[in-house]
Amino acid sequence: MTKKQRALKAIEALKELYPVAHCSLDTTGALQLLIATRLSAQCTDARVNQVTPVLFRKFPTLQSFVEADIKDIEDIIRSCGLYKTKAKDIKNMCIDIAQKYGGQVPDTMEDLTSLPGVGRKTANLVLGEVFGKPAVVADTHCIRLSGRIGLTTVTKDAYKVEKELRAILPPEESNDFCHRLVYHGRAVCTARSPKCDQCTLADICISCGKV
DNA sequence: ATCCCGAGGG
DNA sequence: CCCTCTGGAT
Repeated sequence: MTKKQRALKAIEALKELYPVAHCSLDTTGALQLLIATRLSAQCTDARVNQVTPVLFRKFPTLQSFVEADIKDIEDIIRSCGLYKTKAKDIKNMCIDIAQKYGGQVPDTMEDLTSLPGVGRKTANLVLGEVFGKPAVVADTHCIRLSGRIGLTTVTKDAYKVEKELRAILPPEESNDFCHRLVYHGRAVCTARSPKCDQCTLADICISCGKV
């Protein structure tokens, strides 16, 4: 079975298992998703969803973030971890959005990744979720599961995984598929001891029972 | 101990 | 490639 064939089978199987595919960060609009995604690094979505309502109540507009005291942002987001860099990134990305992009979150990979604290993972998520563009979100789950299932050969470099996946995934499927990999990575194909005995991908996965 | 939907710098 | 930033969950 080729990687592309394996991918198509995985797409269909996960579609059946997880009919609804969407980002579990609780946000409204591009700016909130951008900020919530930056907060989600090394942190659970549940924790981010606990923090963002407080954050967005205190800073309801782009301009309020531009004028924010970093310390106030830090105090609110501390429990998400990596709070110093995240707070600085949030303020600085808002400054750039205000000054370079007329107050609108940009809608291209190049412009998004030019923002402080916005890497390819965050940019892809926003491009897919907010702007409806084909995106491959190569996060920790996507990288781990793609490698295990046998869709990719590289395992460490996120950008290489993204490119390998883009080569075999139908563009119109990639966005939802990546979300479903996250669901599956949390529920079944966990980092430490994957539940291969109850995995819907058992018949196509090259690592079934071997991890 | 090891991992969580990362990004930037060396 | 590697490391660091960091709190919380398991």
